[in-house]
Amino acid sequence: MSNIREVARLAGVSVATVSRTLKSPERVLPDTRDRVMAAVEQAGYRPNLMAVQFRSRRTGNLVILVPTIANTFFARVISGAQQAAQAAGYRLLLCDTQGREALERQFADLVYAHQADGVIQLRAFDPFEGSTSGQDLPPIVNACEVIQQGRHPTISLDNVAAAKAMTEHLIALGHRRIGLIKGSKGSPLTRDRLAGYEQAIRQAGLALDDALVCHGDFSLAAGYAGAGKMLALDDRPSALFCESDEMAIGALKRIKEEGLRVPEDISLAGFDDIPMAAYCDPPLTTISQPAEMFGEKAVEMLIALIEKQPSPARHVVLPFQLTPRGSTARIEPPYSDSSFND
Amino acid sequence: MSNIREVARLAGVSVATVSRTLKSPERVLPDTRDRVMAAVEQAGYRPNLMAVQFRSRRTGNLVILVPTIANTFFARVISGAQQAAQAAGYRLLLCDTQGREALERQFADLVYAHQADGVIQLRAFDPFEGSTSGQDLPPIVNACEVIQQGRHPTISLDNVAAAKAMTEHLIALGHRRIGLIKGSKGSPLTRDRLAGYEQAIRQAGLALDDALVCHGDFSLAAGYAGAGKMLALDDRPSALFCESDEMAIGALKRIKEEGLRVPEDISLAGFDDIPMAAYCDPPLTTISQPAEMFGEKAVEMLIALIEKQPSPARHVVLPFQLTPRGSTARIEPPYSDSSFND
DNA sequence: GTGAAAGCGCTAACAA
DNA sequence: TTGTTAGCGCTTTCAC
Repeated sequence: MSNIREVARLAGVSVATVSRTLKSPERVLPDTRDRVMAAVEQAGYRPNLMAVQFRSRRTGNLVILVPTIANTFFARVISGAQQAAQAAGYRLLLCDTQGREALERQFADLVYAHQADGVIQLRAFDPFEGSTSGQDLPPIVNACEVIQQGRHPTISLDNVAAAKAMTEHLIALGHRRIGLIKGSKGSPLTRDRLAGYEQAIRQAGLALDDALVCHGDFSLAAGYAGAGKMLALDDRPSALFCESDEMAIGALKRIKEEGLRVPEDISLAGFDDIPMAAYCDPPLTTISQPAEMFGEKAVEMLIALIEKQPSPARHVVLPFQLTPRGSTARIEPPYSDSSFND
Repeated sequence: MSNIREVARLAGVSVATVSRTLKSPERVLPDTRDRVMAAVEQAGYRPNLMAVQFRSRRTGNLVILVPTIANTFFARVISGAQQAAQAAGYRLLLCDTQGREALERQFADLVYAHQADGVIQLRAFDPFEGSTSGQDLPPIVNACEVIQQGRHPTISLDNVAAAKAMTEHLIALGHRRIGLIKGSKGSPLTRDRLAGYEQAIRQAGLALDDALVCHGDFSLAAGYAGAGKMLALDDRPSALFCESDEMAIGALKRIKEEGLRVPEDISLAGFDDIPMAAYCDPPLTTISQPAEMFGEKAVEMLIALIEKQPSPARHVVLPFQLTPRGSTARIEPPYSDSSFND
């Protein structure tokens, strides 16, 4: 592997001139430039990035912490992030953390080790918690599942509003008993979506019923299990809202196994709009999120932080969209209820 | 940010002693060691990995090139790779290439730029093609979709055997006209699975029919479109084998839309066994692949290459498994055929 | 416009 | 066992 000295020798110039030719060609005579470029070619020279980065104290690496990559939603986020990083000349250091804080801390620490310039965290956990005083916080942005009142810039969705919109959609279809399968315990996503659900129920003058809310963890299996519980109720819900599409698809399986039809016997709604949602039978009514944009925005904001550009906004909220498909339908109210009109 | 010199000063030793204490503590007096560790603590010292790597000419980074991360199968592969890399003290530099060769080359070149120690390529394309003489080939392994007669170590599946097994399964159920929706054009996966399909058909004494084979690209949409073509045939197949689960799920949607039932009217089979496959209606008969193991093995082999360990094998073939579920069923042969016996 | 030289933070001979 | 010293390959003043 040839180095800059070798090139300088071949071109009959100093190493400084080679460096300049490569970085700011306009500061070098065309004649010299040509000689240097020829020497670069001849030597098959590739700058040693290790040395460049070491010297210039900038790595071009961004750490991205993802709870699990084996989830279509996060995969799309990462895809968007990769795209944006690529375009801006940065690289992505991926860590599938499985939500393990030790791992998240370890990878985030790569910034301290000068191995990365910044961190994107897709989970509501601050990997720098306690490890530093507020002053010299490394560049980090928190996207998707964001820390409430955290100290980092965030990119999020208005999960309360989205869950409320979906619940209102179900209410507008005549549903009065609406079940909710929640996401992972402790997740702000779970809490916000529950809040939106409750707001809609209350504002419609309906009663909240604890039996209609059960825990999950966003997975297929959790949806399957949760639906099982719901259907076993004496007074089972006529609609089921799952806090993720994966859970909705799991629930769909269970509902069918119990011999019920969607949406005739029970309406079903998800959250995320993963590609598979449109291919279910029936297609899933859901909340569409701009997954790729989470990644893009996160990278943009992080780079702005790193390069100390004037950041446009510390907290970005991306838009969602209610996407009605075949899994939700109007029902005849089982009893007359004058408080309801649509 | 404090450096090694600062620590040395605090501990009243030389920088060499600090370095030794951190790297091989046994070569330092316990007394000195304690003083150094105290100084490290006091200074909040973190070794500058940039400098360490620069000096020791080893980055600890592995580039992983994935065609698309938004595919459950690859997501699982990456998850396994990450796990293994993590355990071995390496980091993963992720590149979602979308199959763009320029990008693949660019990222693979990070090895030349001393930014990564090796490359994992999950597609049948040699990013170092033409860029180097066979002698000083950088460490690289090729997994999942492997280059035929390539010069790199590989981890693959016997796709011919797997597709053959699935086709034989369908034949054993009494199917004589079996459609095939192929994967991406030009992919060895596509070619091998086609070969396995053809072998099974021929060995069963059935006729190959071009009309029963159509192109796809592993995506949901391609399965949907492909099934449309198959069902439009005058003499439509009684079974449909898709070269990926995603295509099978797309096909399933189309089949239902055409008013047909799976498996009563048409049997359907996929390939990969993505989590969703078990949650379809009906659950999908498919070929299970040890996705995570592809990633693990690839990392293991790559590290062996990098560290010049005696590599156990250059070409590893991982096992597949035929996983019958509800989407395939026996049919009564539409006509008597003495050549068939099961 | 170009070159000489210092030095980024660390490791690894070699000396003591 | 510990310290001294010479770089790793590059960028960047500062002279010329």
